Amino acid sequence: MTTNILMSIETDIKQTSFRSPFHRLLVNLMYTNNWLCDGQMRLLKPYGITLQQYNVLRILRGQSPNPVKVSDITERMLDKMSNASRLVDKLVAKELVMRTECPRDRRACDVVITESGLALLIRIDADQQEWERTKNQTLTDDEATQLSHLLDELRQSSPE
Amino acid sequence: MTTNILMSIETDIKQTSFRSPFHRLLVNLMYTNNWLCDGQMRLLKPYGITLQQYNVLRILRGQSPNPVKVSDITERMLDKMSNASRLVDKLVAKELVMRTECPRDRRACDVVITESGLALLIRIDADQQEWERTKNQTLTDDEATQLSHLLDELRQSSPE
DNA sequence: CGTAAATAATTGTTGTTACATTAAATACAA
DNA sequence: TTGTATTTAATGTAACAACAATTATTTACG
Repeated sequence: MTTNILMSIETDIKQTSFRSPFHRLLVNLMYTNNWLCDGQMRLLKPYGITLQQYNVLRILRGQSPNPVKVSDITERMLDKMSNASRLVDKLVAKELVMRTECPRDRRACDVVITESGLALLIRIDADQQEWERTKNQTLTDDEATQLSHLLDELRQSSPE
Repeated sequence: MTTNILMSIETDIKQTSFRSPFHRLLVNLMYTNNWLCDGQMRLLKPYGITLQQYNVLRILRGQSPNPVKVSDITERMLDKMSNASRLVDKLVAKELVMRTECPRDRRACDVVITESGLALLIRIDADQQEWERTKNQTLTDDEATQLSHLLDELRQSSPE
């Protein structure tokens, strides 16, 4: 056993025992996720957009200059919810995206990122890369891949 | 390479490429966390409490019958925020916890879980264990420990 | 002692999310 | 074609969260 000065999850949330390795993992996962989201939010705050809005912008950039339907956005969002419509509202208000009625299906909406939206993303990219770089100092690429694969496996248990 | 029918994160969110293994990990972590929280929320819904309220109750049970201060609750919550006070309000309204003025420091509050709160947790425990059991079918204890350790390492990069 | 600083909790405000409902357009079967 | 079901997005509502400001109490210390 090596000397270990790791701040483990036990220290962080002042809990000394978990029911099982799996239970410890669950708590650790939520805690780490919150830690990551906090960092992301702080990064985005100066740019006046939220994490969710940022995710929508990145989905749109991924397809740009093609339009994306609101339903497609919902499908690709990390947390599925019925608010893609209102998120798009906010982004339209900031003129970061454009929403037009889809000509082929008038129920649907075509959403496209604007030049201004793309420009904002480019400004954020530098900060984002720097942030990722600092967070990425402890894990090797192999470890990151391995961790990601374990998460994939975890989600196998019940598809829903 | 073994045959692989894993639903990987790429399939789930319909994204085919990531900037780096680390970026893929970040997205996977958020996605997996949301997947877990969704499951937990669905489990708790029939009992009329939210995930956050449940976490508060478990913190209180952990110290029961000793009281816990609101500030201690905030400290131990997975997502730190200033709403512990209002969460306690909700739990008091449901008579799952009691709040009394701390005699040693009249600024502070002693919060204790009630019999009714403990009884509710016991009812939930069975469901919770069953839920964990189903989620825990794919990872061995070793893998869970390993995953948890990798998460600890990830958080090492910058303490904040 | 008396005043300033620090601490604990609550409250106000604003924005966000979850969930259900509604409205409009489309698909499709009889 | 017509009626019914389905799909797509928007909206109403209530609960929740983030953040700042406020109140009450305790502590520090000249």
